[in-house]
Amino acid sequence: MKEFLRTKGFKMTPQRELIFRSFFELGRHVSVDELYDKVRLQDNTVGYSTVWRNLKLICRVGLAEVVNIGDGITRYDRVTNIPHGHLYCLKCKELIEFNVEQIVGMLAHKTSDYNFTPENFKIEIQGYCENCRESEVEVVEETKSDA
Amino acid sequence: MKEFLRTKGFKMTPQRELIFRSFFELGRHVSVDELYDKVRLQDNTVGYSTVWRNLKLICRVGLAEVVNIGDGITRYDRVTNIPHGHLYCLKCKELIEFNVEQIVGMLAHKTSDYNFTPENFKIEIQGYCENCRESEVEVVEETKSDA
DNA sequence: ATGGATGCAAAGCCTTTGCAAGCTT
DNA sequence: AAGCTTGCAAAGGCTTTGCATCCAT
Repeated sequence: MKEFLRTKGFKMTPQRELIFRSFFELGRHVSVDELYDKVRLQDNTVGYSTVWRNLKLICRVGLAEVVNIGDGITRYDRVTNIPHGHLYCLKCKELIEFNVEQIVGMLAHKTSDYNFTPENFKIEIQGYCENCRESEVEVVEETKSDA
Repeated sequence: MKEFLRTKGFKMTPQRELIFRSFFELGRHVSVDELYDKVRLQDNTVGYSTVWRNLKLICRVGLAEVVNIGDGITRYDRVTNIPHGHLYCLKCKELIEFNVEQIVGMLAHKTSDYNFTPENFKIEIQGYCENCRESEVEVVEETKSDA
């Protein structure tokens, strides 16, 4: 990893190593705060912006990418060989991954109709997971307080 | 429209009418600022938060939905019968729509494997449009200033 | 008259940045 | 030594909210 970073012009530091390691240990859909908390457990001197900057670095070198489901929290997802989309439960806010290998293939083909060169695909389906399905009706009638 | 809103418990006001009309005139991928600017051209007394709140209302009653491409600008897209995805050019930031009717059908089918009940689909492909394709190489080597 | 709607200003929140000091190479 | 990194604090930028007032029903 150190070597990998150096070839890209970045240095390795103890903080960076801790942050990188923590990120990959956490796995998927990691938010800055989650990562920050985990990192601080092992070294409570690490600054928030350091975590934040390294998260961006991880993206920059292609090891993660942003997942933005629009709930105000930016998550970072490890890049894998198998493309996956996200099923986002509107009730319990759970994020489930699902394979989109075939779909991506078709999408890639489809973009050629538009003379578009795809770099990456983001597929997100909002709905209700198995457990929340029955109660989905309740959600429709939310508070009407502020428009 | 006035009737439609009333059935949902909302009132119609001059500002609201102007905002709604402006939104639908603007068409697709409208940001709060864009809408605000357009509205102010016709009535420079309308407040920013009024525009903002009404944009949320338009979403709430199901006439629009959020498009979040992660560039920090929340856009609102009119809901149509034909599902569409977005091709986002990483260079010129252009947002191109494309039909995803078939894709959505397949995705809907696929979610059943996960016992997931889909409500809406968001498909976004980042890449380079026809015009920016040649120069995409330049983009890779950005400034290395801050991680 | 009642309760939603509006405007303004002020908070909130998460994301970025400026800078001086510290480390890695 | 040179330049990337770090921490802290402060600034940004967009989103929300409090509140008194106004208006639609």
